[in-house]
Amino acid sequence: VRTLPARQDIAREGERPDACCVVVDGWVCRYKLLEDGRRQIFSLHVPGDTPDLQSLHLPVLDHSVCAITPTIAGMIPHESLRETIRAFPELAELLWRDTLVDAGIFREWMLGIGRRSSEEHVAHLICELYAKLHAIGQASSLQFTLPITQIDLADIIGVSDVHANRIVQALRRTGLIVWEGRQVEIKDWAGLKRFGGFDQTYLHLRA
Amino acid sequence: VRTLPARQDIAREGERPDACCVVVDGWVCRYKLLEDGRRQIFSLHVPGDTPDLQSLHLPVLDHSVCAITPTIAGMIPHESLRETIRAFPELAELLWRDTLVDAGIFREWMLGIGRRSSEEHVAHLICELYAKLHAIGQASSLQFTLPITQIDLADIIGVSDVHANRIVQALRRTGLIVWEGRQVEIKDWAGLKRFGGFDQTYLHLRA
DNA sequence: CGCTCTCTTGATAGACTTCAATGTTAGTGG
DNA sequence: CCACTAACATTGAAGTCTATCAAGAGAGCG
Repeated sequence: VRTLPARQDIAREGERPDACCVVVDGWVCRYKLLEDGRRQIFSLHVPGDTPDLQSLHLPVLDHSVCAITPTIAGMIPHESLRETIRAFPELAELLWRDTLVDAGIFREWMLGIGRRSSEEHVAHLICELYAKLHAIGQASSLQFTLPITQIDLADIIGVSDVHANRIVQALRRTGLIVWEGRQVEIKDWAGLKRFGGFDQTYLHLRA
Repeated sequence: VRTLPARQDIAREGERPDACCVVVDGWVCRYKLLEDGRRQIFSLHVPGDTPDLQSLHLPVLDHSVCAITPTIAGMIPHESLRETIRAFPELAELLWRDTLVDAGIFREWMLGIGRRSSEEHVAHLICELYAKLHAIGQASSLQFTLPITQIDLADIIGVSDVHANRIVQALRRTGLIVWEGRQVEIKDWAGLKRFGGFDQTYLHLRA
């Protein structure tokens, strides 16, 4: 188990990890950088997620993993994981499925970055996070804690931080959400879903 | 085995396929649509690729698969695939790995859509396709056939078709590539890689 | 208290979309 | 062989979206 302060990398692009991490507490993201510092975040992870399962089969990490909040991460050595899979072969299928859902979310995010307007994209993101948190019992009554800065948000939706701020303000003005500090409250779930074009099929949640 | 004309869907979002497809001949893409018709393409596939392996574990398809050129596709029933995996358990790991590389390419494309300039993005795409085709012996001497229209290109990089045309023209003017009709020739591989910020680590090619 | 990080605002420049029109090419049927 | 059509590529102009630069306000922290 590793305890990390906010904004600290858990693993870096180019490394050859010998363990997968499980988020025990806190929020984690994965990102890539361009040479001049431009950053794209392509996933957010909450407790229970395994952000870098792929390192089990892809030796070199092609992206970085970073703690957004102070985080407790469980590190599972690849060797233990492989042993456990040998003992319980059904587990491999579950883990494989987990990485497939991960990829499904990537696809939806590509659609968001490439084809949704910035406002639709943020609305969609809020819907996605609420749906995920709700599914694991971490959110109810249409509100949740979203511990990312507007700079993080900008790097998620692929715009500048100044513009991200204006998008958030525009969304507030719609009245669909209240987003103050690190708290988000959805005022009109049906309206937000319609506005963001949200359909949770791609999350592949099971009953 | 199915034979498909160009522009025909092989599978559609929302379906529950009972087979995975292998591209035998032709080019295939995967995409998602928004309600108003905006389209995002998030992968291109060449012969030998298995574009929808994930359907083995995710029953409902969250995107569509489409033939770009006239295509021959091998359909492998999930049941046969599962049997084969039971007989040769090492196969599961290889297929899993394949889906992980797929996701790695998604990540790189997200970086491209979100953070690269359009010109860098197209240059990067050319590098990626050449690297992939070269790795499977489908391209040599820095040229290859790229059977996509500029409309497809626009839906890959997330811009309008008019703008995609202007980006291609700008790229031609750099002299790094010659792209006429369906033929692409890389005139300066090192220069194109530098311009597009291409580093093939994310393709996870093995010697 | 001073520092840093984040959020916010305004102004200006640049990137990109949209609309509209035209050129080009390949295929189709007479 | 030619007229006709459809798909694709290209161009220009106008307008919208987004980035960049610059500055200031507020909150948290040592």
